[in-house]
Amino acid sequence: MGVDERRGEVLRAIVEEHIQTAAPVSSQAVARASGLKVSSATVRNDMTALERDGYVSQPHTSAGRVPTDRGYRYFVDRFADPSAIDGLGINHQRAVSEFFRGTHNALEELLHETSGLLARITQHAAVVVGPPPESARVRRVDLVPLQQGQVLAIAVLSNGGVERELLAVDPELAIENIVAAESVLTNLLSDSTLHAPVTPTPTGNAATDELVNAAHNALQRRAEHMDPLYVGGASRIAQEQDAFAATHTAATLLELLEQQVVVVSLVRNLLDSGVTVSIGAEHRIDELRDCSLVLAPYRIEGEVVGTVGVLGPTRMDYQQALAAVATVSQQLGLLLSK
Amino acid sequence: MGVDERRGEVLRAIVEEHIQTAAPVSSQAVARASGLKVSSATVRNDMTALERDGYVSQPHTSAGRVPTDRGYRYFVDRFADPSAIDGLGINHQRAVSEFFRGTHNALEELLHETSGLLARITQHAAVVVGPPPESARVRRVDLVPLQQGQVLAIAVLSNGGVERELLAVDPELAIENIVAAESVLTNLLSDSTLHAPVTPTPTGNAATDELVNAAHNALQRRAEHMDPLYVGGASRIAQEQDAFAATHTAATLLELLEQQVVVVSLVRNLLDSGVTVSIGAEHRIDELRDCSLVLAPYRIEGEVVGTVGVLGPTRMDYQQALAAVATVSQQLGLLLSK
DNA sequence: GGTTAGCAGTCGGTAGACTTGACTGCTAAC
DNA sequence: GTTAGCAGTCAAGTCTACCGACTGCTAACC
Repeated sequence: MGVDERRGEVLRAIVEEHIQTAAPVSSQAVARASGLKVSSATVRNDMTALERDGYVSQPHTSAGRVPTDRGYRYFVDRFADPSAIDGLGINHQRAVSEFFRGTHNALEELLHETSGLLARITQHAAVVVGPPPESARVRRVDLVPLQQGQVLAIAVLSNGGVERELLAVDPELAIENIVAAESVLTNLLSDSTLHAPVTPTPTGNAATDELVNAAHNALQRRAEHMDPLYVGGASRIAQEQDAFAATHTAATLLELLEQQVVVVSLVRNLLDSGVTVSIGAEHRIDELRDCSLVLAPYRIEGEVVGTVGVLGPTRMDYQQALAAVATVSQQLGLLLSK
Repeated sequence: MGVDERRGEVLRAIVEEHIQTAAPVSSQAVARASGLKVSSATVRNDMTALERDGYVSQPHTSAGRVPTDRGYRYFVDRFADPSAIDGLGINHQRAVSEFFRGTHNALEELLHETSGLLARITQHAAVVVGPPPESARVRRVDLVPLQQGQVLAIAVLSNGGVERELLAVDPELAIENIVAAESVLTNLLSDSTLHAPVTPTPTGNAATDELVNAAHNALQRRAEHMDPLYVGGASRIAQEQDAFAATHTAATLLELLEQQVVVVSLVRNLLDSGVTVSIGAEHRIDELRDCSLVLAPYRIEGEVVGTVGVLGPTRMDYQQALAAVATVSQQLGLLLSK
């Protein structure tokens, strides 16, 4: 075994040990646990080299080593195999299958429960980004009068999602106008997306046309909103006290998740076609400096429509997170495709 | 001023001081701040009496006094006036008005945003319990075919809420049957609640009848679910580190909020017709021992349909929370009534 | 009786000195 | 290139002493 190869093994041992113990890893611990047949002194030499190259660092002079973001990165790229499902225990695999076999919910609820599932098996916070409304085709538009002067516009989408918007209308508006507008909109939008650049053809009735336009605009505006984000197991963040030393950090993180916007755009930017890992400062968001994100897209009939992910401390079990994210995304895609 | 009256003032001073400083309150501090013209020695005598009667306690021998749950209770009952809106600063009052003037969303989103508003102005976590689905009347039932063998059943309710359930159907089912079932259901349920004990009259067509029953059952089952809970500002809980000393507590709290069920039933039980305050161990839930809950029901056309509330540490600004909860619940009721 | 000043006693918190133990880095030998 | 051994460093724990912030009590006072 060459020197470089051994150093890789040393790094691997450091990362694995640190993930387990959360403490700086000493040369002795590596010599003992790594399976390498070398003395701690040799490990020490390798460690100084690894530190010089930025893979590990020392919290203070006479302490063991802690992996840096770069160290984790190397570990993930080199040793973690996303296709290896066996990072998940058999119990968790079964839990995932059962979950997807037993669920019968409309889109939004399904995605929310999926985030809960992912959080449960990884013990970290989990996020699910839903399909953007514009990725689905309109199946029907409803205009339901609720009370005098109020109409609820509903667009039912082919993926089971629903977009709604409340409209204020002339209290004197006749029911016939509403019915007429409804059928105009359904005809107009059916089998196209909410975003489609169509313009309704006037019916000749001013009241109807006005309602058609108002509802169309409202629904379009709604679909332009940020992609929907579902968060599961946010409470885990508060449990990871040791990782997010300052309680402050945990609070900031939770707030970020509540606001959604940052997380959604982060996920959007990171996502490429496969499983993605983003470690610590790699994503450029200061509040997430101590976090890693493990993401996988899910597909409906071959097309990427959303993402599932795990958000944990950089010191997380990547092997398991990768496996969890991979299986869940795959099964979710399968379920949604049919 | 009699002795009893002065003791009340001493207690009041202790509570107010403690709410501000989070530290045990000394006799000197009370003598200085209370406006009473007595020496610290007299205050000390009163304090021992208050301690004997269970209103305050000492963390350790040579420390100041901290209010007990009972002390807070006395303070709230005696000194906090829920009708006094002026616990809210003018800025917050304006924020509330503007929020309710500017919002145009469907029910669920409105309630969610309301919880965010309440959290913002009180700086604590906020909860909103929505109207139970059975309190609204059905306006329409849709059965929308999504893909082969899949139909989405939608009930649109008079309050702007929507209940959905996904149905698996015979892939060969004709569109005519779906349309027929839709109109049967709409006729059956219109202007009654989802819970109404009605049974559909058979149409004579077996496929249609089967779909009608399936959809009806699914929607009814859904409406039996727990009342919907919306949580805002959960991240504040993590910020209140000093209050919830053990980080552990914060995590447990967050989990409770995620699970919803405990909180919903708690709110249900506590609610009577007016503004309610529940302090520390008064509600019998161990995890909430260090929390207080300030609740107010909101009404639609005179009838109580839901609740808004603030969840904070027992050491919270009750004056402000009461005012916030009162104004928000009132305005929310007004908006929903028309 | 209620109120006050004064004093002794209690206890938490902080600062400093010291010890221990877990590391590393270096060097010299293998 | 590897190893053993040794000196050096530093965090964390323990012990001490001390200060400051309280209270409780008592005796005097109004």
